[in-house]
Amino acid sequence: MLDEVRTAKSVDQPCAIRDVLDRIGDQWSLLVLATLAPGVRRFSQLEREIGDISKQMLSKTLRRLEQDGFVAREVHAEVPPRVEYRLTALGCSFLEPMRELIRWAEANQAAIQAARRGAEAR
Amino acid sequence: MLDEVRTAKSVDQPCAIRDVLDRIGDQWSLLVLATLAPGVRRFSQLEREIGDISKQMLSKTLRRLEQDGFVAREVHAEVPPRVEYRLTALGCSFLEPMRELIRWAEANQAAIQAARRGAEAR
DNA sequence: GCGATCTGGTCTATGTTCGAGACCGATGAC
DNA sequence: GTCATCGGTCTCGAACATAGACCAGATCGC
Repeated sequence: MLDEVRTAKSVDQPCAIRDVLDRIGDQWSLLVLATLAPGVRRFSQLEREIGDISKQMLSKTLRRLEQDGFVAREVHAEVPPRVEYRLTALGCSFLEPMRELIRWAEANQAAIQAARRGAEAR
Repeated sequence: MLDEVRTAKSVDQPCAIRDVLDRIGDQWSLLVLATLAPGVRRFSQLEREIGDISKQMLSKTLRRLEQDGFVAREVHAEVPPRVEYRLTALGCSFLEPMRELIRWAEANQAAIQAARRGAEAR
């Protein structure tokens, strides 16, 4: 399977994981998805909960996630405006394998930090 | 568990998955790891197999992966120089949950592309 | 001897992306 | 009148990525 990660350049069908990671593998996408996991959120709510994301990146990230079908955006014509974001079925299903990765990250965080400390000591 | 992704900003211990994704979630790291999965590779071999990575980014990516303990680097004092890279145990174990994600990506690629086409049609 | 070639990088110039923060328009609270 | 709320967009400088030139040191063909 990993072969497909490597050999996709010559194939018509672009490599799935490269494609997926190009989108969600950035600084913010995963964080936004995780923040949406518990339920519906408004724009400024996401902004506050994530904390260190700029409006611009939040906006851009949400739009990309929406385009890729991970989140749904619902605008209520009110003043002040109310815009709600929620995970789609695709978005939810994505979080399943992601949870595995998070579990791995938590289990191996210490090892990584140890390696990092060892590297800088060297 | 996903809560920890969101609430880590206030915690002393940095959020594991944010930390991990900051490192391997970039354009190239996963690709390098996948290319190293079958076994030992030399620098220029990685360059050729990946194809569209610049030497600079390959160099930088490998150094970071080495610092984090995902790959091991072995220099042979020969001329021309020979430098070999291989996955460490940590690197191998990381590929396990990653495989899940790749599987998901392959299974849902069509859905994502459909969403994307739908979005641009709109 | 003389140049070309191989290797694993680094350096530089250029282009792309990112974050901080100003700004917007309509409305309600004071 | 004035300020805050909301979901963004715009602009600016800074950070980062990319392509490609360049390097040393030995070996090869001639």
